[in-house]
Amino acid sequence: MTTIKDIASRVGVSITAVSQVLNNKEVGIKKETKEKILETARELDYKPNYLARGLITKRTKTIGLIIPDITNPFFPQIVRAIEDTANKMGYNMILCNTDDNLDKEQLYLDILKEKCVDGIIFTSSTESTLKHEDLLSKIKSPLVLLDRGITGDIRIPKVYTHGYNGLLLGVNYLVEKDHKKIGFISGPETSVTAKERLKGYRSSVEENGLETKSEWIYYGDYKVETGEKAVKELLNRDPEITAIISANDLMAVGAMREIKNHGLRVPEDISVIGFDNIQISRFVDPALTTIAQPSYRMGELATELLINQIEDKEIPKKEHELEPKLIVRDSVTFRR
Amino acid sequence: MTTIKDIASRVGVSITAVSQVLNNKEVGIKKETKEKILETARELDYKPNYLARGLITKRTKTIGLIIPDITNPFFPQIVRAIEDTANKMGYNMILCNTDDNLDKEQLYLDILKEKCVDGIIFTSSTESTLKHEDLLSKIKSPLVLLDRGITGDIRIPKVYTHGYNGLLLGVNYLVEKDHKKIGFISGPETSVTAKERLKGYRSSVEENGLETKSEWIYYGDYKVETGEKAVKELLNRDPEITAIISANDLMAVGAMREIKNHGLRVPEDISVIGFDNIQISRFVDPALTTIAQPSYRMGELATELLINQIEDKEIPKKEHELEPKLIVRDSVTFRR
DNA sequence: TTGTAAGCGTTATCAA
DNA sequence: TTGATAACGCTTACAA
Repeated sequence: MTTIKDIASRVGVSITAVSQVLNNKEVGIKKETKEKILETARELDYKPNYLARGLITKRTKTIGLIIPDITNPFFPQIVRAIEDTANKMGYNMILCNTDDNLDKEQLYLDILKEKCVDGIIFTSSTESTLKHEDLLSKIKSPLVLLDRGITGDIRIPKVYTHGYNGLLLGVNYLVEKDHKKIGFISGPETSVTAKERLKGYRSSVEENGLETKSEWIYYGDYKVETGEKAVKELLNRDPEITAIISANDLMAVGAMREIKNHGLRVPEDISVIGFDNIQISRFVDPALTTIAQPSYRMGELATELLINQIEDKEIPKKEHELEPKLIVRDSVTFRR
Repeated sequence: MTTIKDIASRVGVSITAVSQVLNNKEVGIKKETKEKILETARELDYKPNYLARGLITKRTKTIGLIIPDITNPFFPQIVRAIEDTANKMGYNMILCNTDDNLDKEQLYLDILKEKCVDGIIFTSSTESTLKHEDLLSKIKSPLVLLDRGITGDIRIPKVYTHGYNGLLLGVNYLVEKDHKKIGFISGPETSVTAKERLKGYRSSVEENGLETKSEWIYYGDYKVETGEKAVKELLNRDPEITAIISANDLMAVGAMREIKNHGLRVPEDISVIGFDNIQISRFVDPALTTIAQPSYRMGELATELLINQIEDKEIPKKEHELEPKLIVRDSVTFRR
């Protein structure tokens, strides 16, 4: 590796001159020397050493991203958006998977600090909001919370999709199609986002003047298999349900499978709506009607907020609630 | 941030002593002082600064991962495996998406070097093997090539799935089911892996004493839409085809859709086999029979090879060709 | 217009 | 047993 020292001695100037020129910060350097420096740098294929630079500037141009699991099809879009945006703004991204495990979150938070990342985008585990506040309050570096809302501390910028409105969209659409008994496969009772969606479901059902029985609600964990279990259970509790909304697509996919297993058809016998609009939802049969989160935009926005924060630019507001959108495909039809 | 200096002055020893103790390299330090140092470090919540450490040790405990696109469902599994394994071995991972764009590959290679990563796992673009050799020969840091084979330079360790054998598995299975006219949706003609799979298709069809017409082969680009186009084209060229193998699952999914659009049934009219075993393949209808790549193992192995290389451990061999496996689901049946 | 020197937080060498 | 001190590659205040 060539260093500025090499260039300096080669050109016959001080390292200061070289440093200044290479950073476009020359106060007064002759054009001639400047060009000689630039040329020699190219010749020697000079690459600045970010470690050395970071040690003094306190900037590494690297951000950390903590998510539960890149294997969860909800995340690739977001991660891609974050990496794209970071790259565009001159940053790189260290990826960390926590499996929603608090210890791993703690571990990564520590490591990222040791590695001197300039900021962190954090998608917290679904549980124990309280412990998180504790955990995050210790972080000094810029931070943006993504997707999984953490209630409480308003000082940290947050980006998420308006789950309440999302369910409104879904329920209203089903009501238009004359459905009256609508089941709901919820996320975990402990999750903030899940609660939000559940609230949206309940309110919009009631606003439409329909019944809302607690036996129509099943608490799941966002996994495909759980969607299957949910349908078994819901249909057992009340065989007259004609539509089911799921708090995420994965469970909706499971639900559709189980409905078919029951010898029923989607959507003719039971209509299904998902949430997220992951890639898979386009390819199941029938294609899944779903409430889309603007994933790419979420990642992009989170990154912009983080980097603006890092670079001391103003942040207009802390809470960024993006609007979901209903994607109509083929898994919903009029009540039989 | 507390530094070893802080600890040293607090305890009343030299920074040397602190550094040694914290790194478990004490040659001769009294147990007493050692414990005092450790305790103070904990008290002050000391975290080592990797920039400073790296500057002198030439190690950052960070690796780079360059892939085309995390949004391609083939990659999340691999990326997860790499991150898991790296983390287990004390490393973190910087993720880079290149979109198979040579300029971006070059850019990231440079950046990763500047950031002083200890090594790089690289999944190259499908094209221009030649330019790559040029590109990679300049890299001095440890390197492992993943998935997309780069022919030529044998000095760089490679990890990939035996595509030839994969197609053998698929074709033989179709032959067992009495299929005689088997279409093939290939990857791009320029891609090394695609060529390998195509060769496997051709050889095994011939070995089974069947015909292999070039009109049964369609060259695609691994995308869903291309699978649709491929079926249109193939069925147009020869309506008697009773089975189709696709060089990846995404195109197989597209193929299945288009077959249905044609008013034909999968598998009763046309059987379909994919390649990769991405998550989606389980959820399409019928569930896709496919040739699985051991994705997790590939990521794990690549990471082990890289880190062993970094840490100067012996690498037994350079080429690591993993065996594919046929996953039988519901998209293949006996010829009608 | 240019150079000297201090300092960032570590590790490593050698002397005490 | 322990501690000065140099060094890593860079930026930056200040001096010339």
